[in-house]
Amino acid sequence: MHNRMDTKQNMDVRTLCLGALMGGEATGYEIRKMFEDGTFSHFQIASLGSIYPALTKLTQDGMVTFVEREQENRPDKKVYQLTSEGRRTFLRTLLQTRPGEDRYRSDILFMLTFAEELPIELTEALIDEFAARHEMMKIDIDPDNPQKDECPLAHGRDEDGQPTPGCRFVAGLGQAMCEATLNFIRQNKAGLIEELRTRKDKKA
Amino acid sequence: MHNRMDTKQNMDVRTLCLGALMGGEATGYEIRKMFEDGTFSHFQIASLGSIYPALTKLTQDGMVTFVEREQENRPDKKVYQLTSEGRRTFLRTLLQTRPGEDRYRSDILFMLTFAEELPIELTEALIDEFAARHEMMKIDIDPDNPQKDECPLAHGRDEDGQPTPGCRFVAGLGQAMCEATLNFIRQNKAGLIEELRTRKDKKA
DNA sequence: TCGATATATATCGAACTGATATAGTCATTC
DNA sequence: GAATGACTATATCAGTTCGATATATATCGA
Repeated sequence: MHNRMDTKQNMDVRTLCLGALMGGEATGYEIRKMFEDGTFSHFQIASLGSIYPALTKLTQDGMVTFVEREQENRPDKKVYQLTSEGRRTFLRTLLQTRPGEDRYRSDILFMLTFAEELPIELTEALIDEFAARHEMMKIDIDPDNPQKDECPLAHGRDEDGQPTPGCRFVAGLGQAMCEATLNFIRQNKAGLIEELRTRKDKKA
Repeated sequence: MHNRMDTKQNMDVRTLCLGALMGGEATGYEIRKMFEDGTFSHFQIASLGSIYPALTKLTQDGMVTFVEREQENRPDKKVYQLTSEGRRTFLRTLLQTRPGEDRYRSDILFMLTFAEELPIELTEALIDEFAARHEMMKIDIDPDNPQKDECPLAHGRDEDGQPTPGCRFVAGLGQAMCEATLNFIRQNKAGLIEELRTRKDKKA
């Protein structure tokens, strides 16, 4: 395996897959869901186009094994599982890795930067969209009462089905950030719109 | 140019470069700085390896022009500037684009998810690192009193050198998020550590 | 019955990052 | 006084990853 030691790069998809499998067996499709809707969806990204090759590579390296499971009226599954070496390697990686920088990427905020050049209705719509997304995210994050009926993969949960302390902490942090975002918008949206309107009048 | 209309993809580097040049002329190197340390650094990403090809392409398409400027005791510069078509194209893109999803990527939060499997000192160090980074970011963001002596590029500022309302709003939002993160950590770190210790004792 | 959505794997072009090469200046440190 | 690292500046490229697409099947609602 690669030795990242004290570099500052972000985690690669192979490592992310190992982490996803720490919660138990899963298919490539289910791993993607963890990054799309599930446990990791709010702070990590991985697409199918990188997950499948990663699983192939991990199998070759002896980090995971898989059983092909036939399904009625469904395509076959490959259910992957960590090997003990895979588990050890993942934990060693966590110990040795200087975690990469957080990266936040937002088209909306980028666009809002140019608010003065935009029609005010668009600016308002962008802010509303931003708020709506965070409102949804806040609900979505809650690990305790997930209305997402039966999550197929119980990752981030211990034997009792309870979220682990780590997961709960991360989820709480995410919610706090959403809350802060929504509060800020509530308190500052009107002021921004007003200022933009004043400036536009002055120009005209 | 590409017509993204109502797709949900994130903005490509060409569009980001046009946006960077909205604030005035700049070299490729200076544009990178806007994404590394400057105006856009907290919510957009672009590396030199994509900026230079993007500028070449934009020149071919008539969106930007450049003047080669010789410097004493320094390599030559290519100072880029928007053409009126580039400016129009950028604003049209903003009007027609459904902004891509926000993406947040954090190795630290991913690692904290596995707190139960880690030595408690590491968990604590990760949280401290997370807090330190946000503390720095909070200071870094402030557009009003930038201790970063003389920003070379006055983007996000109007004729008077004041930050534009849009920039100020986005910066305020960023600070609010940092603040919320720091508050959450202050209020929940000790509890998490304690819970982890209790669990570890139970197992032993 | 048509289209949409979901399960499931696989592949590939296009885009982008991170590293490196080149080249010169400046400040610090040993 | 020499080496080291940091800064300005452009350019290129290997490797990684995304997003789209193909394939196959089933279900559900309009």
